[in-house]
Amino acid sequence: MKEPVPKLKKKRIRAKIKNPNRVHLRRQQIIDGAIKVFTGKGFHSATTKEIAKAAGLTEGTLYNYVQTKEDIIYIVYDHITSLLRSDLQKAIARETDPEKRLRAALLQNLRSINEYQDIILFMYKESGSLDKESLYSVLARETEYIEMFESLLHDYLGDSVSDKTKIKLAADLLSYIPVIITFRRWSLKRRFESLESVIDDIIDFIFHGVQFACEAEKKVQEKDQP
Amino acid sequence: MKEPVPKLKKKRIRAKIKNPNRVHLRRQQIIDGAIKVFTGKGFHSATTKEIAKAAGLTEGTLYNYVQTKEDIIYIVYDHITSLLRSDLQKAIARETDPEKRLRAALLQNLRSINEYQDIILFMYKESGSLDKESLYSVLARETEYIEMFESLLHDYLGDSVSDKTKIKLAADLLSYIPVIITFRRWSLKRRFESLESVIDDIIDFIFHGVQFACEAEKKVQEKDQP
Amino acid sequence: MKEPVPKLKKKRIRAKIKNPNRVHLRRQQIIDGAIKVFTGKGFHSATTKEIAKAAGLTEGTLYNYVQTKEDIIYIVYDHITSLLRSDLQKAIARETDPEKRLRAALLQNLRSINEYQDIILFMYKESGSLDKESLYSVLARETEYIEMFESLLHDYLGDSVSDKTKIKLAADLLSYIPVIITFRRWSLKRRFESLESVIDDIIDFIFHGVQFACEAEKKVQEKDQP
Amino acid sequence: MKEPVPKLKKKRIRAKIKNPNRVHLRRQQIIDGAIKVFTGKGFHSATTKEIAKAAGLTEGTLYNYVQTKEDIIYIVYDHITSLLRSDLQKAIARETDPEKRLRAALLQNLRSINEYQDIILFMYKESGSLDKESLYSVLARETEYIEMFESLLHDYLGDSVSDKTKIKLAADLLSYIPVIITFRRWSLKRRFESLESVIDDIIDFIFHGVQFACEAEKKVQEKDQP
DNA sequence: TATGAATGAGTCTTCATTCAT
DNA sequence: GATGAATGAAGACTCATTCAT
Repeated sequence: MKEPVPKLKKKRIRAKIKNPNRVHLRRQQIIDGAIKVFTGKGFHSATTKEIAKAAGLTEGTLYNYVQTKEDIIYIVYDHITSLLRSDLQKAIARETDPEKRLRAALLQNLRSINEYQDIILFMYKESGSLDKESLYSVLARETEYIEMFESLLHDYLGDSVSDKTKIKLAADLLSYIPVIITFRRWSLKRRFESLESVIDDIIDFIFHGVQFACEAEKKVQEKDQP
Repeated sequence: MKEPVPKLKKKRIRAKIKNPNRVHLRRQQIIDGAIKVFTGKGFHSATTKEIAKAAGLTEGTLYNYVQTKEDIIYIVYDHITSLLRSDLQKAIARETDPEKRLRAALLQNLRSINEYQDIILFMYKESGSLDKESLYSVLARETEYIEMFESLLHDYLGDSVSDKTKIKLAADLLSYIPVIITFRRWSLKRRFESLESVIDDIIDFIFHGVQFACEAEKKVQEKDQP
Repeated sequence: MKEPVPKLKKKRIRAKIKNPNRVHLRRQQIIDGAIKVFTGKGFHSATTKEIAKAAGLTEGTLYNYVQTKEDIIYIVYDHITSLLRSDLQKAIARETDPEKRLRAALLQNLRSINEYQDIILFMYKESGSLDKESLYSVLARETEYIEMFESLLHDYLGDSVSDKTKIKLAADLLSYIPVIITFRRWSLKRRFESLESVIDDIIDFIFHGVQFACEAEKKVQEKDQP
Repeated sequence: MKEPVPKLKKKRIRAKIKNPNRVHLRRQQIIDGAIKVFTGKGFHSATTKEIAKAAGLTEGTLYNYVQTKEDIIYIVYDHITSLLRSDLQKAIARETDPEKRLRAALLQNLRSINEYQDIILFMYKESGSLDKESLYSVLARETEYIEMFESLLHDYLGDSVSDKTKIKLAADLLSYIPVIITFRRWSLKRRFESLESVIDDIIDFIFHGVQFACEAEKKVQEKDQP
């Protein structure tokens, strides 16, 4: 039950610095700093000076590790999407039962979104600030993520679904719905004390929702056996 | 079954011009022009010059009807949220049966989101560009919108739900999920030919999903009647 | 004996300002200011701030009339090359005798170069700072200028020259040699008190020099008639 | 007929490195690299990083052998002017007849300019990037070079010239005119197939031109012997 | 000696806003 | 009321030079 790591066209960000360890270290600083600034004021309002400072670097040094401000937003996207995928893979690796696997995946997705809510909200909002190549790369990651849910759904619903496009749609919905936690934080917070209960309810909602894919057959069965 | 128009703290945008009709007319031009520009390139990349031009005004005239660029984004939000609410009200006014009302509301929501997808995507993304007062005003509108769904859900699920917070959550989900049409357009387009079928399936999904709110009782009932 | 004004591919410099008179006026200010700064420190060392100030404008206003710093250098080249050509045309318009016309042209060229020596030196040095389109346009002007000398030489030397490429070369030399006034100013100044006498001598030198084009025939004649 | 090497105020470029042989070696590398970069993009657009790389050095090492970027341009000028002088000296050393010596000098000058055209064009253009002391030193070299032609002209024209300032001017012209090969390369290339023929014609032109210095006497003679 | 990472002053350019006409 | 020219603060990015290793 290994999860293969698919090949993605990763955009290559050039650095002026030769030492790869140094580049890795500094880029991590940049990612951390950028996340702080980006989540606070968005991409356009963030200045490279602020980002550098938040990263513990000077402006000049920052530009030794990226070439443009767009590079910064890309490495942030790249970092977070990698994180989400590996978290998800770890979460489902522990389970074998299809339902439990799907449930674990949903839970992990909700927890990740909750944990990284600021930067994830940012990512949903600022995708328009990615250049074409970066966007392509990021969407490929996102597609992979959705396809992981598609695969889990397949194992769960099995043969009870004839129309496979419904599984595809369900996968889209599954990976999308939890983002409500970030987009409606202001609304959810007002209504609920514990986020944990909301998470449980959302999972519940989704498990009910996905039954829509089996409807056709059920209806047929119902008609067949009056 | 009239829907009362609730009082909202509308932000007051000052104009240098006295004649209210003229202000209304010019603001409508500004809204139309701004929507064209904003959906094309976002708030920060849109210049007041471009907006003025798209509105058929000069830069100077634009500033006779708004005071800042932030005013412009606010009147756009104000306009669209009003539109969405009135469209929704019209859609449910025709129905009396609770399920039909809820279904009509969902359908209208999906259709509105589909019709105005560019500007709605913009609004989800650029809420951070609203000043505090504007944001408060916009979120109040949004809350109203969600509460309309809450009310419809209440009528539909009736007494079968004891935990009212689940209805609140369901209302949030109902109004949020259709936005997948804009956020995942790139994904949905690749997978599905007709958006109409997707809309039907999403409604199906939601109707299944909301049953989660009745689950508790059902389970209790099930336990009660073995 | 009219001098036709040939069509040149003039590069079009866009302005944000609509009023053409205003554009013309401001551009003239920019040209004057830029010449002051450019001749003092060259193109690269001149800042747009300095140019704007020397032009009596603010930086922002400067950029209402040009789009880039490169635009500024181009309009300077355009202005001076136009000036040189029209000065030359005026100078030869007064004469009909071929030798006098050629002499008048040479004298005018030397005087122009002397009068505008700073900016002409600048132009010879900074042609590399013109973008491709600008360079093409400027070289076309320069070619025209050389061709005016070619035409004058033709009338002067008449049928005594069989190899027309020699006339072309002579025209290049004629228009080029006077620039020594700018490139060797430091050297000429040390040696001569009055520049007027240098100018006369250079004309003398050139008139002797151009006889090289007739040499072949002369030699033949000499051999024929010993 | 040895040419004495005159004393020049050579600017002293300080190095951090003690070993003179190493300094000489590295400076030669720097000169070679700098010429490649400078001729390609000019002084201002060339970065020290590029120069170092073209020289086969690292940035840090480069600064062990020069102190500033201006030092680099100076050692380039110094190198090339030395080269030109020694080439010229070698060329005339072989000849004794005054006319042949002058002709050999002109030919060598034209050939040198043709051979080193890129860097010579660069030097004519970028003299403004030399600091005062460097410029003084370079102009002293140039003066020497001109004086070599002055001396040759003297031997050639001998007593037929009374006004010695004309010889000085002719020397300036002789050393200057061949540079047309670099400044009007674009024009000459378009008009002429072989540069060799152009070189011959330019020499011809100059030999005719220098006769201007004898004119006065000739005219007097002509008047004396009607 | 050689290396190459760090630095920060400096530059071009944009654009929201104002205001005289 | 409408116009559009003027403004200047702000921001992304470069690069000569230094210095610890």
